[in-house]
Amino acid sequence: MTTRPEPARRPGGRTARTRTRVLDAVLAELGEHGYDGLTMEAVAGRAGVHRATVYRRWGDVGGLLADVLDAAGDDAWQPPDTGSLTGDLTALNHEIQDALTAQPPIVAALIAASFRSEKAEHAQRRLWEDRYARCESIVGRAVQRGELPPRTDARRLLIAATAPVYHQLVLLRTPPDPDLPDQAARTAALAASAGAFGAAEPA
Amino acid sequence: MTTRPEPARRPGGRTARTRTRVLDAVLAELGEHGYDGLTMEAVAGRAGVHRATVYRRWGDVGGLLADVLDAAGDDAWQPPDTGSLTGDLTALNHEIQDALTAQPPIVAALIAASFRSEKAEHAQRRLWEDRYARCESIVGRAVQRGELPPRTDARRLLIAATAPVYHQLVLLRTPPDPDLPDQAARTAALAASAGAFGAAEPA
DNA sequence: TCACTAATGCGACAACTGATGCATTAAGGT
DNA sequence: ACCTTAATGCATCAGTTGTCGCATTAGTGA
Repeated sequence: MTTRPEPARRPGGRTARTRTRVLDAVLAELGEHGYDGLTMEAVAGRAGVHRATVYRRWGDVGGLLADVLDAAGDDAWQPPDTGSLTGDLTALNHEIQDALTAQPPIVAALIAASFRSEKAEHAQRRLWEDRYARCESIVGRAVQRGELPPRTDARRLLIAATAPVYHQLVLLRTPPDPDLPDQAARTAALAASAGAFGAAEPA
Repeated sequence: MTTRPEPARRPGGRTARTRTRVLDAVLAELGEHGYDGLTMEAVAGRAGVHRATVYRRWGDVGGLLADVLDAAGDDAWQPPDTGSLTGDLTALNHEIQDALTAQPPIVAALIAASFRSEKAEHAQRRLWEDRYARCESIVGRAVQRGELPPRTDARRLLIAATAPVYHQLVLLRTPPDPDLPDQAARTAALAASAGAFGAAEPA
């Protein structure tokens, strides 16, 4: 059989331009009106594109958000490398706090919006997984420096260090506490060096 | 002046009955269809009440959720009291994990839905504040038992202990880890007994 | 340069959402 | 028991949302 079941895409030129303009519009709308002000109508209007085009390519608001989130994962971000575990975790927490309190609050709006649709939820989950996987290098370096026991569970340590910052800013929605990033990082590093995140012994 | 600026409410009988039926309908809809299946239409239909009634009394979906959240705060819940700090925190974390993974997932749906409207967000924030305030008794008891230094910052300790559970289940949305509640509780208790949550010294 | 057609623009449509005026019911006081 | 009127039911209407067929534009390979 002649393999041509699909009608041959055209990803270049206008299509790519439309995508860029629409995704930019999504970010702008998110920053201005938040997740609930994000309507297909407004996005299409700001992007200078017809409503039907947005519906056809992205389906619904969740599709737009998923595309934005996937695009956000395609960067070269690397976790901080300060030379010490506490330093790395502290710097990481400050990055998180800065991102969550930035104006306009795009990151916070994206997280909040990821609850609105299945697609956005999956994209957000992929992004979390990617970010935490990259951060595991922080723990690896600390182990090599002898700051941590060799079998430390990297993921749990990272979560213990970062969760309080997310918790306060995203769920509790209390005003940002300038001491919290350092405090949470130090607490986690202290517990980790005491072996609190030791993984199971191998056979 | 004769004090009667407002037209004298009628909170009894039918009004109270309507409220109960509507709020029950909200919970049922949340459990079945989640936050995005929560439409005024469906709630009114399930409650056996006219659409216009729901619109007039609650305004929108956010108003419904806010009322549900406020009603949820009017209970006699008390934090666990097991006789030890680690025991209390562990029990608390298990309660949290159970609530977040219960079927139908009402608590998780409420948290997610609180991102959809200003009113629901404020109600959710009041609920968080109330719950964490009640939990401070855990820390108070631990201090009296001599498990913790007297000037321990109760709120930060509680957040350090509980945040990982919320983070994994609500934000990261990874499957529930049966060890996490214990692990996070032990870690926080360890750091606390080492003085990691010491408040500033008084003058 | 030209033909082919994917991608978009355009307008019209049904379905849904939230608001409003009026009739009806029932709560609360006498 | 009776009156007043708050609360609700009911029907209707404007605005919005998502879909679809057709016309137009422009990417792609020849």
